[in-house]
Amino acid sequence: MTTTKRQSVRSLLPAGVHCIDCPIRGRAVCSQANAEDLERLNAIKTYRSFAPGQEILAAGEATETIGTVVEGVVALSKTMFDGRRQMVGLMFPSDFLGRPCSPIAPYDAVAVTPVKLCLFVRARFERLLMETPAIERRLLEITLDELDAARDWMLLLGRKSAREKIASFLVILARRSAQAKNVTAADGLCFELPLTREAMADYLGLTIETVSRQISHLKKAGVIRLIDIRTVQVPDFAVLLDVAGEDADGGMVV
Amino acid sequence: MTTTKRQSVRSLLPAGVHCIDCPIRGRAVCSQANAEDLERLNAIKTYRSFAPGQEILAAGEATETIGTVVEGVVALSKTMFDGRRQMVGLMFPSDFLGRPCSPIAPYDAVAVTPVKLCLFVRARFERLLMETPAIERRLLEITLDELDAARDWMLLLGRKSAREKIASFLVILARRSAQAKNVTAADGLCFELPLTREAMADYLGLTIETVSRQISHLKKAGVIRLIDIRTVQVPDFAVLLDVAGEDADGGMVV
DNA sequence: GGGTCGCATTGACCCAAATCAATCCTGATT
DNA sequence: AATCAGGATTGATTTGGGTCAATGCGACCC
Repeated sequence: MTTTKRQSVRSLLPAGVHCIDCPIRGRAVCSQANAEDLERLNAIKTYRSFAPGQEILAAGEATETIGTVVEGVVALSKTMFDGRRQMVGLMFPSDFLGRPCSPIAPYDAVAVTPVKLCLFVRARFERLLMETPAIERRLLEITLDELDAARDWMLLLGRKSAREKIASFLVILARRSAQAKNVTAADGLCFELPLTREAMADYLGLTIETVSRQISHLKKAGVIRLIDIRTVQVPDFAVLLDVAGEDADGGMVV
Repeated sequence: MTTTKRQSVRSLLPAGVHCIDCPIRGRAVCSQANAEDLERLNAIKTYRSFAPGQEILAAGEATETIGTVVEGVVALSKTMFDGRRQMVGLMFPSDFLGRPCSPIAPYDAVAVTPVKLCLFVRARFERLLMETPAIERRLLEITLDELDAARDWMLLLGRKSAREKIASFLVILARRSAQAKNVTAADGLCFELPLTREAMADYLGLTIETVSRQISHLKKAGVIRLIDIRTVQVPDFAVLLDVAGEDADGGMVV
């Protein structure tokens, strides 16, 4: 807790992969950059890896780097003085990590799986932003998408029951997993839970016990099957959507 | 509910006020625009007013205009198929309303007080964005601030008790009111509740009854005084902060 | 003045999820 | 094989806030 230098450079990968070959180009902040811009980005980027549980940034502390999640999952969370914790963001590959336009982020970021980041020195990145409208535009789009996701999440936190929360979370993971595999979310889909029960509780505004009970319930009800404790199979996606309180059939009808 | 043309032009004010004299310049999306940019903005803006309760935009429907709140308060909310509703944004003067980069917003927007908007035709505004980095940059900043606010809100929705939620909401209003009056939030501060009990319940993820009970409790406990049903006075701001579960004294200590 | 409509408050009761408290895995260590 | 540790599950009990229901209080209109 009193490390003088947080974020010790655990594994500073050589810039082995050129941006052009980056697996997450296409969705990341660099997706609209032209060849020339990409070359400049490539020149100033560094990779860094984090082990599960490792702190990536701390609320209220200035950080000199910001960047993109290349591999793994990062949890953003806020903690109250008495220890109550709420996750406020869950970042997957291609998401942008760190607070642009301000050196201090108002949340902690922790690696929940092995994580690889593509980092830029803040000042240098912001200078580049000014000169590269295509990148700034993309960053705006990413931020707007994140805001939309946050608003969906607010509906979940404020108005959904524990069961609906769990089911909604599984829907999100299923969709993301399907997207990653380049298929549409269909029946029989099988995917990993990247979070522990505790992290799921933090995400959903519940306790560990309630998370566990609701998962057990969904299992008994046949909505999901647990291959192992971290792997879920969904026999019928429409049923899961229904339990999640999403309007499975026709939307926005009166 | 089946109006062919939503957003009927109730009162299309002539562009009487030039952008240069706009009361909310300084914080709005146009705050960093230079004289030339401002002239272009001024040429394409229109004002429109909405009565309390009037719908400004509907989830899932394409809208042709986006813009800035000049006067009044706008509530963004999402509704589930069975009527459960959660507010996901509360916009005050200088906030930017509408989903840039996409014609369809995933939430409803309703005027909660008399509202005046400064509107732009979407396509024209986006073209202008491309050509005016200063405005695009400011829009990014505004969006990032909104995202931060949404994350604070998520902590409130997921982890705070009803009493803390009410107190937190009052803190937000008190701060905003103080800011509007150009003073710092101090003891004895008096401000208006812009929302009905029902809207407060939607904001906080509670029921009307709980909102009412908790306000009564805060009143009995002497934390607040009700001048009238819509006007609150805070005798001791530190006490309110404490009840809100905010770390009143020194922050981020171990 | 009396009626009514739309909020707001207050009370009685109930239930979903939190809390408290044992186990139970499963994998790592010796 | 035995021990241990960190999650995960399950059960018993409590409780904060939801639900249902009655009442209050202006503001507005006949």
